[in-house]
Amino acid sequence: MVSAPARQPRWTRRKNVRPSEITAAALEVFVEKGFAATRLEDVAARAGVSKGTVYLYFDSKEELFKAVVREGLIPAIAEAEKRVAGHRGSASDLLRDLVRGWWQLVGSTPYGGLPKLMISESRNFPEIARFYYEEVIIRAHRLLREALRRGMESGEFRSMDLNTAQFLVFSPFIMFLVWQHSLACCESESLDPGAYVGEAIEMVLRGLAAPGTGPQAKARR
Amino acid sequence: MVSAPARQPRWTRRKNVRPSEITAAALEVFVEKGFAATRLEDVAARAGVSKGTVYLYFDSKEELFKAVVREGLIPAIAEAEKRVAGHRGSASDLLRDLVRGWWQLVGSTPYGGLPKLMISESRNFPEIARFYYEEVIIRAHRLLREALRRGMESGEFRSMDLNTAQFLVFSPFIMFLVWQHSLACCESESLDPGAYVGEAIEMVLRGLAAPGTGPQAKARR
Amino acid sequence: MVSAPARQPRWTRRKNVRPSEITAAALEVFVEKGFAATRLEDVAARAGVSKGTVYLYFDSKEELFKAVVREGLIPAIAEAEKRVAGHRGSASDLLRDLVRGWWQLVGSTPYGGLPKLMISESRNFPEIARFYYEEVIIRAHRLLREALRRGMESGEFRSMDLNTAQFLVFSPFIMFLVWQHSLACCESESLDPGAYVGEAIEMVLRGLAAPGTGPQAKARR
Amino acid sequence: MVSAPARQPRWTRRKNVRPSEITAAALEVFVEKGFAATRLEDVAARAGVSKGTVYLYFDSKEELFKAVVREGLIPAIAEAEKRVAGHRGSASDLLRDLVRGWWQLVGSTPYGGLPKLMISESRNFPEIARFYYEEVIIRAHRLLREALRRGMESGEFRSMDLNTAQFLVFSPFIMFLVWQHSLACCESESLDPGAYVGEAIEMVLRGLAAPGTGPQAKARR
DNA sequence: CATGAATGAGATTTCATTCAT
DNA sequence: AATGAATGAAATCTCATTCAT
Repeated sequence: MVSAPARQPRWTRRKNVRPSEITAAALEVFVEKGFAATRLEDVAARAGVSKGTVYLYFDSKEELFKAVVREGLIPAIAEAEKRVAGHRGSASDLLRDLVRGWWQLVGSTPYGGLPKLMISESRNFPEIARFYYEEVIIRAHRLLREALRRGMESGEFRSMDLNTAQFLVFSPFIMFLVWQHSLACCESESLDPGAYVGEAIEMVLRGLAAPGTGPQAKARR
Repeated sequence: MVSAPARQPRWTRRKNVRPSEITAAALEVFVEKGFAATRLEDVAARAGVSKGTVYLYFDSKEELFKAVVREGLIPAIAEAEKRVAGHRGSASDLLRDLVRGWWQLVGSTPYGGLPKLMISESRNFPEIARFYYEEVIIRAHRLLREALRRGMESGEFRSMDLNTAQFLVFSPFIMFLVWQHSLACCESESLDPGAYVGEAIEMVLRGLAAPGTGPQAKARR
Repeated sequence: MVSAPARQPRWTRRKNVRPSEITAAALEVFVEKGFAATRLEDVAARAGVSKGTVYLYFDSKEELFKAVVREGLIPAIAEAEKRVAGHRGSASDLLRDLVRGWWQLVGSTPYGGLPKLMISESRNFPEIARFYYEEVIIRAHRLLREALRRGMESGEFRSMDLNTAQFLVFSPFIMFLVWQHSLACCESESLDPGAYVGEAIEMVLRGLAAPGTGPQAKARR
Repeated sequence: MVSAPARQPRWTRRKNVRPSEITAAALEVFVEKGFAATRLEDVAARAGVSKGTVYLYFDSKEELFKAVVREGLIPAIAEAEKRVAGHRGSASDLLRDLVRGWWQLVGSTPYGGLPKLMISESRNFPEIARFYYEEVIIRAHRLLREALRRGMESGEFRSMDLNTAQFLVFSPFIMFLVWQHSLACCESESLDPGAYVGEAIEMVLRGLAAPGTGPQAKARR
């Protein structure tokens, strides 16, 4: 209409960056709204592309979601597995190490929204739940049980049912993330994440410690 | 059509019973599907009434949901508040008592699905979240902090940040419920609830115990 | 806005008439546009209801289509089967009778659009094709073969492969309908349907007639 | 990357070959799926080119379709016109000849799918319908009428309305193709095409024959 | 010439809510 | 008081067409 063209291209071609721009946007929206309530159109808008472009790279909403998980959590799991395999030292240190790594790679990043997301949607999207369970949870739990087993074997931890112990160990951490991404918004004052995570691991270690050992035992000596 | 002979009413239902039949049905469906995915039609069908009848008693899906919470959790909270107010004895026993009561009134009942539900939907339904936070969570947390404060004051528990401690105390229990209502369906073998809850409270108490006291200290003596 | 209400209800309740109003509208639109290109919204509009109402009575576009066929063709087939079963007289008369009945109940009615429709969509909607084949075509062809078999047995028709003969018999009639509902719109002058159907059946009978019989034989005598 | 040594072109394709490769692929896909359901992407893939390339040679899906028809049917029509113009002998033989030619050039080739295709899409794509009608159908019908006229004039065929006769003549053949490309897929056993076509022409000739002539008359003599 | 990434309109289906009966 | 028929907005996914490279 106006005379001055100097027109910008309607779009530019960036095949290799697009997918990760889209998963990044998708992570944000999924975490904000949940899987079901996320509109692919919103994801597209946030990634700065059109609806159709999302389908160019991902066959369906489900596949997009899986891609997000794959990109964000699988590497973190793999990293943790390496830590466990390579660890020399006390089981307590190994657990501290795992928690710290998890916090850095997942908990304190946008991926920290995924646990709440999976919990929310697993009932309604069994296929996604299964994928997440097989690819993430099983491996994470195996790691924890391995660390706990070592500690019990060495006498560092008291002897307990492994599954129970494992559940007790991860609860405070996952619960924290879940809380942050759900009801925390109603709170007036909230916990400092870093401090909480530090306290939580120590509390867990006290709970695990064999009599006569553990943080408080040392303190008494 | 015909002269209506001593006609029996097609339905006889006491007005005051209806609402709770509907909330009971609603609880089930909400827990199964979540708030957003619940179809009022399913709720109506499960309550044995028609869709329109639901709107006779509840203005909207949201109001129905609030009614469910009100009916299920507020009484349990009130009950717990009474326990705390009336408790004489160690803080450990008080905590054990609270957990036991919570498990009986909430955890082991259909209402046990509510925490996961609230976590899932709070982001998308802030009004509901706020309601739940004000009516349930604040009061529950206050209870826990009171018990913890007493224990710290008496020297039974070590001195910690109250908010942190409170979060650490409820995490294993809420996380357990959340898990049962979400990803547990993917598991092959699952924990025994009663045993887990028992173990969890003891573990928490160990974690809280002041040096030289607590379960393991007693055991050592 | 204005003061005078006298407002008309937004809709009225007519459960028992609605389904057939909808199938009638659907038949029209399906015949006009084909199955794939028909928008349920158009069907709804033509039936004077909303989109949602269509789904109240029919689970899907496919089910709606099947309902149209069921309503329009199955009764006609059943009627024809009765004719064949009850017929006493020459095979030629039976065929004439069948053609006449078909023309009255199907050919000259809006259902006359269905053959073209099925031909058009069968490749892309195999489920519909199968339904139509099983419920309509098989039965129609069986009828024709039965009439032809009788004529050959009695010496009225010359002996031919039954399937071939059957195909040759229905071709001019179905082709005529198909033509009317497709390319006829390009024609400047078109055949008179009644006259065509009359000519066609006589031509078919000549083609079938055993030597020394048939229309032309009689004429010669 | 490297200095491009005597580089060979990645593709060498003669401009003039491309279009017909594309129309050949298009014919296949159009016949399989119909016009509306055909994805240009599939056509491109089957032709071994990219989607954009199709648009290099054809302005739109419609133009591509017209090109297919032009390539496949116009030459066959022209050929048939030559046969009629050059024919010396009986009208029956001329008809046999035309049918045989049509079967060889169209019926038994991939172009045999076009009649069903045109019938299916003519309502929704009037421009295509008109094109087909003007370029193909009018000419084909004119041919048939000419052959019939000669036969009636010579007394070989009985006297009938030309348009009716013409319709009756082509029906069994076009119907057969249409059937093969639509509902035949539901059949368990199907007719042998060659045999059917042979039978059909004889049947048609019997139907046309003037009394005392025609196949059965000869047979009787 | 050729490619294929990007676009965006469009259609089926679902379901909370309304309201005539 | 109870019913359930009717509504219509909303969301995923498809694909002809365009155009930067």
